[in-house]
Amino acid sequence: MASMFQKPLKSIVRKANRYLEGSEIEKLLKPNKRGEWSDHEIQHLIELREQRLPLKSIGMWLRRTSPSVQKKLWELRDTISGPGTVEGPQALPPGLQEILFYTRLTAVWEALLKSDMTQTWREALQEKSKEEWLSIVSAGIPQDVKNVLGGLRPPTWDELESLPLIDTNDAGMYARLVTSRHKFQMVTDRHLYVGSASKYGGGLNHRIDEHTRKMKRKHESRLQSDIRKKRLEKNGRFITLMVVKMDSPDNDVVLDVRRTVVLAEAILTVWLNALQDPSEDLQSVSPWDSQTLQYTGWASHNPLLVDVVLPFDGNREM
DNA sequence: TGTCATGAGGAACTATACTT
DNA sequence: AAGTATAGTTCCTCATGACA
Repeated sequence: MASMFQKPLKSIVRKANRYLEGSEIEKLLKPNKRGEWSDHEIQHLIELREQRLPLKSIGMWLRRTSPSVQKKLWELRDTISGPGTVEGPQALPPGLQEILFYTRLTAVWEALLKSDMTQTWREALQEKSKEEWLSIVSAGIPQDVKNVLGGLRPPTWDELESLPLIDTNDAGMYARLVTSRHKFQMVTDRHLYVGSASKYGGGLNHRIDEHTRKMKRKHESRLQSDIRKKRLEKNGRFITLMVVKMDSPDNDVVLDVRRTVVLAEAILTVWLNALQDPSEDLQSVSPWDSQTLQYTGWASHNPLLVDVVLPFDGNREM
């Protein structure tokens, strides 16, 4: 709700401040409140914080100063920082985690087949059997990622952070763990961004370089500009979710790898709850209750709604 | 002239130590 | 516990100058 006022309010105040040469427009508005915070105020405060408004803006809404907003939030940190680790063992009897992994992989695949996708994708997926597709996808996923995906409860943020980034020029999938600049994080502050890379010769390394290099606004990646606009911490760590060998620049090979990687991207995006506005069916195959996730999923788009492009027709995103 | 890199200065934002 | 002052960062904007 408040987010739609965020920009106008902020920029209007800034402009007005400039126009009035620092006479502080806020003083022309209602004076700040003082005294104890009511329950209603606190609830409103939490809502605003969930939208990741700057403390200053929150202060303007609540008519409090930003340090006092900050302080109140700090006191509330235990109540509002996301779900803690869910009780229960994550380590399962040997074999069970694998069974869970394959069961879920199959379930997500089935759900994807029933969901919207482009005609080209539908045809491409028919070129191989379900078993072939799934074993190729599965082969590319490192064991520690499989363990996470096959877990009884969703991975904790720490578990995600401990997954390694593999240094490779092969194709594959990555995730970036992005947080807000706050000292304590709410679920809405922690983002798991899922993406894929399949450029021949550069693969994952190239993609990660694109995301981390210092860039002019005009050239920055979509992820970089989103991070900037959302005022998130820009040095979020990358982890590797999948690696697929890309050993030939041959068009057929590249296309095949690219399809594999993008299919895997679709699967893991759904699995990790990173698809925005998923259909009911896709939502339901995500193995964990979204209330128990310690992060907010994030992906640029539903991969199967965009056709895979060949190396020579404008593949800047790959 | 347009574009690109650089960096100074200051605004914006959060954290922390202090006061009432 | 509420509020204030200020320190520590990061980010944005704009001026400057090199280069094609």
